[in-house]
Amino acid sequence: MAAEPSTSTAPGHFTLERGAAVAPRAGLLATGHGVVRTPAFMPVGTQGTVKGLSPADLRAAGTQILLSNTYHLMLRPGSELIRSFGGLHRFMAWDGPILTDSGGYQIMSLKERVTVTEEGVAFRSHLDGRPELLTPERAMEIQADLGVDIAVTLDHAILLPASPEDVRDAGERTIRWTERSLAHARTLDTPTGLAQLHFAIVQGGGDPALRAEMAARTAAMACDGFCLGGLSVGETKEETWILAEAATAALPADRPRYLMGMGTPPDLLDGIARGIDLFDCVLPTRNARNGMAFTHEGPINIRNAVHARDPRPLDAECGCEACAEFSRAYLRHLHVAGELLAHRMLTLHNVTFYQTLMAGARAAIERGAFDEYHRAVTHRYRERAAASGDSGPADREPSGENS
RNA sequence: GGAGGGGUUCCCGAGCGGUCAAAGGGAGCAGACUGUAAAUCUGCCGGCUUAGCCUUCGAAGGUUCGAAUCCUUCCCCCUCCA
Repeated sequence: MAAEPSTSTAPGHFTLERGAAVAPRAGLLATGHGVVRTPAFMPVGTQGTVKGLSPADLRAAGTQILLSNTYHLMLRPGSELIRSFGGLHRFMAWDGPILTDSGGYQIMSLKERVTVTEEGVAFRSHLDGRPELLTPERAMEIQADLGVDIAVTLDHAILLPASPEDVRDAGERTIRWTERSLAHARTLDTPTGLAQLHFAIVQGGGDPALRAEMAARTAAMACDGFCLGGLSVGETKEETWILAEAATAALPADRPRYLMGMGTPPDLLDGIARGIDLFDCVLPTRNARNGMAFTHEGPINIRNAVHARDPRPLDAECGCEACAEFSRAYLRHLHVAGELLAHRMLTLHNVTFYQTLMAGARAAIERGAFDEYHRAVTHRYRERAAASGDSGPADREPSGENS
C-alpha cells in the first residue's frame, strides 16, 4: 500500500487503539509490508510455505502475517539463494509481513543433535548430518538475507522440567545472545531495503520471578517487540499463564508481545485476555493434515465414522472454500483415501477458523466486549469437546506427571 | 483323464506337533499432536462374567497327553500334461 508517510505506518511503529497498558488490547503494528492489526495469529510456514496453501489461499483465509523459520531455510535452500531472489517475500510470492523464528526452538526439540556453547549452537543438519554452527550473529544475518519484516533474536530454550541452575544458565545466555543479536542486526541490510523489526525472546523457565527478571532486563534493550518463549513445553496450562503474566507485567505496554507457539483456540483468547498481541502455532495446519478440523462447536476428527454420511459442512458458520463447497462425508472420504485435497481443504478451513476467531476477538475488544466473547467461545468449545467423547481430546484437566 | 500346488481370523499372507487366538501387511475403529526433521505417531482389531474360559485355521473322521500343523475321505481352487 502506498500510504502517506506517517508515524503509524513507519515500520516498527506500534499503535495501541484500545487497552493501552491493560489487557486485552487491540493495536496496529506497522511493518515494511503493511500494517498488522493485533491481536493476530501467524500461520506457520516453516519452509517458506504454509503446507498445502498458496499465498492466495492464505489471503482468502484472512491471514495478515506469516511465520517462517531461520533454521530450516538456512539449511535449504540457503539464505544466500533467497537473498538472490530479492528476499523471502519475492521467493515465495507472499507480499504481506513475515516474521521468522530464530532457530532457538530447534535447540530444544533436537536436543540430542546440538551442543550449546557461549559462541552459539553447534548442530548437525537433519538433512544430511553436516555440522553447522548457528550463532546469534549468524541468525540475524540469515534473517536479514531473507528480508523478513520481523527478525527474532536467537535464544536458548530448554525443556521443562530443568534444574534451577540450568534454567538460570539458559536465561542468562539468552540475555547475552539477545544483546549480541540486536547489536549485530543494526549493522545488516536487507535485500528489499525495507526496515526490519527486531523482536527479543524472554526466557526464564518455570520460575515466575526469573521470568519477570528476564522480561525486565530484556525490556531495557532496544528491540521492537518481545517474544515469550519456552512456554507450553510440558508445564500445566495454569503454570503457563502464571509465567506469561509474570513476564508481561514486567514489559512496557507500548511494544508488542508475541507468545511463541501457542495454541488452541481457547489458548489464543486466554492469551489475548492477558495482553498478548501475536501468536503462532502449528496446530491448525499440522492437525489439519492429521484429520482434525476446528469448528465453532469444538474440534472434530474428520476420520471418525460418524461423519461418513454427514452432508453438512465442517462448520456451518464458516465461509471458507471447504465449508462452502464440500460435505463432511466428502472431506472424510478424501482424507481416508489419502487425497491431497483433504489436506489442503482442512488446512484452509483451520486457518480460516483461526483468523475468524482473531478477527472476532479484535472486534470484541474494539467494542469493549471481549470478556463476553472470550467466555462464549471458550464455553462452546469446551462443551463440545467434553460432549464428543468420554474424554474430550482437547482441554482436559492439566495433567500431572501421572494418574 | 494324468501330474503337481493350494484352501489360515474382514482381505492379502506367515506358521507346518506344544511357548498359537495364530507373525507381518492392508482395511476398519479410536486417540495424540501447541516458536513443524510430522500427509506423522500411538492403541485396539474372534467372543466372554478377560491373570481364566469358550469358539476359530475348507468339511468330516482319525492318530496323539496335546493338531492350523500328522493320517484318511470328501468339497472347492490354481498350474502343467493329454
